Amino acid sequence: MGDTTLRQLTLLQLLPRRRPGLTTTALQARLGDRGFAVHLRTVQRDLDRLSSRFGFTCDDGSPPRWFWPPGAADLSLPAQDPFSALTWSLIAQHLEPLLPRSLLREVEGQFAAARTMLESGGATQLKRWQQRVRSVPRGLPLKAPEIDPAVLDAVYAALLEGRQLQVEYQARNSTDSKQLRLQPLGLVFRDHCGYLVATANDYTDIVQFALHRMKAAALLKAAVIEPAQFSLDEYIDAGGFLYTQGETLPLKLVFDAYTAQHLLESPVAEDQCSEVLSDGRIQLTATVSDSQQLTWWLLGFGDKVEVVAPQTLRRRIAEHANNLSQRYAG
Amino acid sequence: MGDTTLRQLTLLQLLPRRRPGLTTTALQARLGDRGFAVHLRTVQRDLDRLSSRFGFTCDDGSPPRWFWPPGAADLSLPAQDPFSALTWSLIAQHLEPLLPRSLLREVEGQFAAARTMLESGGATQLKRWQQRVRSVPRGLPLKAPEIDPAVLDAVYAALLEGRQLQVEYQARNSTDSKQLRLQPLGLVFRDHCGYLVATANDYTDIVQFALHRMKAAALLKAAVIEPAQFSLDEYIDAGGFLYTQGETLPLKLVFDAYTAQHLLESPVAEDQCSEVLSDGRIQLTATVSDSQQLTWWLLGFGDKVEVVAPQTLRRRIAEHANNLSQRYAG
DNA sequence: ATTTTGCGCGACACAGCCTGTCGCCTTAAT
DNA sequence: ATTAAGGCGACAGGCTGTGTCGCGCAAAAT
Repeated sequence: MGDTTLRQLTLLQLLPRRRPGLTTTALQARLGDRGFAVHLRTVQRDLDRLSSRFGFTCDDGSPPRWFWPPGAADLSLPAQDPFSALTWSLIAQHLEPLLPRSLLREVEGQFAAARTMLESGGATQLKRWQQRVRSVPRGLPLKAPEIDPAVLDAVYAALLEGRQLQVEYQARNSTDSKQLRLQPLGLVFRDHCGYLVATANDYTDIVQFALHRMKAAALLKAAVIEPAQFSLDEYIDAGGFLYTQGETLPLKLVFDAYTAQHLLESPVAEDQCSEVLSDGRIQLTATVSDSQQLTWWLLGFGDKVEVVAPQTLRRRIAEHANNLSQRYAG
Repeated sequence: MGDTTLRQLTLLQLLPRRRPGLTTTALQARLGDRGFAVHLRTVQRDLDRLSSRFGFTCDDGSPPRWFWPPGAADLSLPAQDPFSALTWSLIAQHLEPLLPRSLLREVEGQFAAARTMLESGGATQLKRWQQRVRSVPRGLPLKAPEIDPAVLDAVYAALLEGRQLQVEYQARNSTDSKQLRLQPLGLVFRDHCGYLVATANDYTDIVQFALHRMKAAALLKAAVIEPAQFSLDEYIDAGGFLYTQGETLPLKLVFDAYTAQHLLESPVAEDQCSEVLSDGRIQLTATVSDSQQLTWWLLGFGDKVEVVAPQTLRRRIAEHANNLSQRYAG
């Protein structure tokens, strides 16, 4: 029957991705849970045989614990094909400047598999593909601050297991770091910076702690004590990340004909409409929610856009413009 | 031996991800290439047994062709663990508003696997995770224009196989579409729009064709005729995507104390330095290359930043400011 | 229309592998 | 020192996986 193959495959899936691994006894138990009642000896034999073929190992403790070494050949079913590999290659290019290396490390295997796929077509294919697909980033390529992999591990573990976290944190405007006991409530990535939303020590106010400013982090045994009815979404919406999704605005903008082209292709809202004015410029109406991003986005166009309505927004932009021109006039 | 398991796993990998599948004979041949010399009957038996367990199928032609149905359970080795699943969940959130659905479809399996992983810990875990990790997008969430999956397939195939492409293209400023014969040279994603870089019909100039404006696309048999020494990177650098990486500028900026905080965390360049001025504002120096993005980025800060040097850039920003304030003054 | 070829599929038999079992030994814990 | 856990070699037997053959169907070739 196919039982053997299926069991061995299950065993491969059961193998954890990092230290410390699992003992044969633990693996046997889990196989049992999945309906493969099999003797310990069989598990040992499977492990022995499969390890040489698939490149996983055990530490040399006693009893030994088995795990996949970092960077073990990544294999997926269904396998990568050229199409999906192309897409992964695009995604990798897109993500690479945006995410901290520690995060990318977790998913590197997938990208590596895609690369292998594209290379496998022969040397010419490889060069062809490295050179023929590009992702051009939208914004200015800022440098993502590095996050200590050990810190990331601890933060992940704390969140997943709902436990408290002891961190050595270097506050934004001080050179020395201090020890904090955190109650992790959520994890938010904004741009390329990761923030742990948490309360500290015995305070009750909710604060953000940038991952890249944690010098060290250790998991505590105590369970997280959460404020009643905490909701991460509400926290974010309440302005926790300068991402105020305020009330919706009926927007009316007038663009350069040239600049407007982009907007017509990727609308800012479902209800976006546009019309050509007599002077050749293009007027665009849409309903969007007010936010810091909106201001930022409008300012980015410089003199290529005029905000006609709503008045409040028009005044806000006008004020920026006045301040700016005065500053440069001096 | 472990031969059986290994062969069956290889067989699973050999199965293509989409129609038309492969016949047993073809699969037998490929297994042979990889050192598994087995009888056709064995392949048939394997396929039969594995298909029920793994959920792939064959069409009902004669001979039948085997393939993974779309959305088949994605399985990877080493398997997802909670840590990598968390990362994938973040990446999925990040990518979701940025990429066209047709692209995401290709990689959906991976995200689905991560979701399954996070859910598998029990119902409470699921809710916990859906609510505790967020990616807050950087820019204004524009709507990614949809790309016809069939078009994407054809474009991918043309690029991978180096063949010409017949497309029905709706030009930017016209309502009717026309037939074009393209020589695909490269694929570029800028923001969330995909562009095929190509020459059309018998012209020799290199043009961009937005994927979402292709109403239909068909692969031709003829091979691509490339301009001599074409290089996608050179094309992009030459300004093909308003992404001019011009000469490098020694930048000197003065920020609001508050606004500068962000910059200090994720520097714009390796050599970025900052110092606090007597009036409390923060001066930042860095070497960056001149580009459209730079201007856009600087303008986005509005009156929160003053460009001190270089002069050319200062003038450029000042001009924007003047134009703007005049426009709003009227 | 007939022939021919390809191949799916059921049946059968046998080689050989996979598995359970036992025993010895090492290692860690009490 | 004693005990328990478990790694590992060895062995035997049941049973599964594999090769082989033949029939029949369907598509392609003549």
